[in-house]
Amino acid sequence: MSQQQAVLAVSTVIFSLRSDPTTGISTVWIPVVRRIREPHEGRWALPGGPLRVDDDLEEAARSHLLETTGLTPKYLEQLYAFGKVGRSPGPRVVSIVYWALVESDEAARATVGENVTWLSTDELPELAFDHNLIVDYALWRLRTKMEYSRIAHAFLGDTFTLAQLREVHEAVRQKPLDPANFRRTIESSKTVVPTGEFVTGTRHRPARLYRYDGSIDLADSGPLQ
Amino acid sequence: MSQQQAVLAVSTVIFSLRSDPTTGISTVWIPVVRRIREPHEGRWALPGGPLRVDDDLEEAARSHLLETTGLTPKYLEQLYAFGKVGRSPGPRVVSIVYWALVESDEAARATVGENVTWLSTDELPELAFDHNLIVDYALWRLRTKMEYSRIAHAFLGDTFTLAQLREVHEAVRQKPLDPANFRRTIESSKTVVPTGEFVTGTRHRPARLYRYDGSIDLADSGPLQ
DNA sequence: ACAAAAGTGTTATTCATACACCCATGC
DNA sequence: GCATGGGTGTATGAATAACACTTTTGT
Repeated sequence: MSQQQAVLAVSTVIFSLRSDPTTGISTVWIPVVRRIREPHEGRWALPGGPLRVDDDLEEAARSHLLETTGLTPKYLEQLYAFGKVGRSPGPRVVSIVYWALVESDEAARATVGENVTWLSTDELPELAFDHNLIVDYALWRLRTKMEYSRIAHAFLGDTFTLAQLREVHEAVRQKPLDPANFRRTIESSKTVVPTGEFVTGTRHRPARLYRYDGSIDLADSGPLQ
Repeated sequence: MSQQQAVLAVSTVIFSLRSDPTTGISTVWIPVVRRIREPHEGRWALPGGPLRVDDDLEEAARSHLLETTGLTPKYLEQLYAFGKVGRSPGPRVVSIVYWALVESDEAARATVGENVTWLSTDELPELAFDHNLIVDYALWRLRTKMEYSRIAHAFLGDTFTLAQLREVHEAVRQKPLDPANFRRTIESSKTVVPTGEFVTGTRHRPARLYRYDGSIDLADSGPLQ
């Protein structure tokens, strides 16, 4: 039943951090939508849909993100075009996939309806189509990019403590980092400036608040902007 | 005059090294094809064309590469999907672009006809569509990836001297490298094994020949293969 | 006082870089 | 012999990592 042209779709892997209510440890979560028709009816799938002919690709990713979560991403990047013949039953579909980071505080307040839920990437069920592969690849990119760029800030608000920034790295990279060395690494990177304020109310020494130096891009994408 | 669906195309940036006949310095070259119809008739463009509905994306990139140059790439990777509305006059076109590396010796023997030529990336003319941006981005990826992967081997034959391998790095990274340090870096990486043979006939000490350890991928692409 | 996390100091180790020098060949 | 690039040795400084220690708060 092949037709003349392949169908173009845009999907997005949206990452946010959530802390486990019992252990308090942050992990990576994604929103998914329930498929309300065949194929894969009932299964969870990445937010997305067919590309309208007048929409830019990134535009389309942004609007699907807004529609399903009510959120605006603090970081958005193209991931990959998945186009294997047979990856979807029926007509040929080529999906251009984006990945996005949203602020964790906002994500907690995000829309959750009958057909939208957040899942932990630690224990994903079987998703629709090849979406498990897509999420795995997006996670791999998130983890490798976390090591050499400054995307961690996209999970945080305007101001943050170094402990919070470290927590982001630990959640994504899945290993503890030495607080002392982490502090020095960040400080010497010059990407962060102290606000002069402190967080009080904790039962220990108040932590200094920092702000991200907005004149620096979160990641170097070369000639693309 | 927009139609219902965007048109899907696949193009490829094909890299090879050529040494300047006068200076003897290697630089990066790409093959381009002349457009024989509007839009941009007469301009040079990247090899590519519309995606046939039964072709896999990578498959399509491979066959365009074979058709225009008669070559098989030693490395092929998806670069990016370019889809900005208005990047091509007429119907909306989304191009999924691959980049490829071909062995330099073979490339010298590659097909060159009336409508195909090789251009130095050092002095590119104005290409059709947004292909200058695409080449710039591909070059950026090539250069950054050269620093942390082993793709340099894709430019070389089965056996090579460390001087040849170093020449590849120097050509792409556009700066001289210390032969002594380069040697140690490569040797400690364990990606290369001496064949036991030497290159004689030079007017200096014979250079040891090496072979790439085929059990290691040229680049780590994570969960994708 | 004590716990807990913020923040500083110190040292060992690995890695990058620069460069002096010896080796083996063709001429 | 000399020129040329192949190949080895070694010193220096920077980046990374491990961990002891001091500071400042709440209870």
